[in-house]
Amino acid sequence: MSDSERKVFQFFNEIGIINQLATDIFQSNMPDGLHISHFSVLNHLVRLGDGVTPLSITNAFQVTKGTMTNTLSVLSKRSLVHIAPHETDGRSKVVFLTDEGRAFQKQAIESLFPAIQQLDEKMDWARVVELIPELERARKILDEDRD
Amino acid sequence: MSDSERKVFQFFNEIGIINQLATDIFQSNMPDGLHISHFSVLNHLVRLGDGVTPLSITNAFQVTKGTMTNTLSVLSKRSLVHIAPHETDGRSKVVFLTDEGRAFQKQAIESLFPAIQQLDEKMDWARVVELIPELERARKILDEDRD
DNA sequence: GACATTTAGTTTGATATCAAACTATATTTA
DNA sequence: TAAATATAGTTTGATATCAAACTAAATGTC
Repeated sequence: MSDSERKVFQFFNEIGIINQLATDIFQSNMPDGLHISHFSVLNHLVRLGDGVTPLSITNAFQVTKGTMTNTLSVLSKRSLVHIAPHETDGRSKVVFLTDEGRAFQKQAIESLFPAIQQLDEKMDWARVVELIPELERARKILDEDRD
Repeated sequence: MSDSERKVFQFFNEIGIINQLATDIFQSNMPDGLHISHFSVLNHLVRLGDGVTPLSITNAFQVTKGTMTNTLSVLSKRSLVHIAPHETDGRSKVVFLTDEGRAFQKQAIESLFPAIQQLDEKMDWARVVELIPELERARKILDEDRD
């Protein structure tokens, strides 16, 4: 294995570890025993707008359709989203946030602040934030590259 | 939400997406239908040495003991590791790589090269690699911070 | 030395996820 | 327009993971 290949592995390894640590922090701060996947969908709907199809959410998160069926059914059972038939396409559906769903998203974000605050004292966010553009670039290439 | 808080979320978001894309690439190149978790344990044993306890591996990967019991039992069933009683501690065990285990790790790494090669044409690894030290720093702080 | 506590690993029950088969509706083609 | 193909979503069966209860051995305390 060449030196540059080793570095590539090292890069993905660091990414993986950071992701796991961050995921743990996020997960342990999720209210009502919900999973990050549920929060992520709500967050997606808040930020990019609701009234979209399950398939569009599926594509945004790169999960299987079956996974999204399951995620949305949990959100629906908890009345965090409302799922209606699609107006013009009989095969499809449309997902809306409920008031509870919006409230949950807000609450979840707020409940993360203490953890971030705590990290803030140790971490030099200014330097970390500088990495974002390069990470974005890498992400876009990886993203394009998948079939 | 303040601007800097937004950036923190954005940072973790990019990390999460890159992780997922990279995980998908890795997973789809795993031989014999094994999971990344299995490869990771073998890789850990190759790099840091075998003859260690399940608990030490558990700690290295930050998973539950039950998860590691399951992972090791899969590896053991496939004869990729050999698990022996601990010499001096009756509660404990010791995990060794088998020849097949070493071969599998090598093969798995080699099977990843084409995918990385393909990425190589598009991605400026030199710039990406420059991020590693800062990522390492962030990772260490996150790591210390967990209880 | 007996009892309490800690530690290493397993088991159990739940859930998120995946791949692949399936259903129902749209669209394309002939 | 009838038949073939594609698309949206669900279902099924498998697996990785987790949290929490459990077992057995080691260590600490009285």
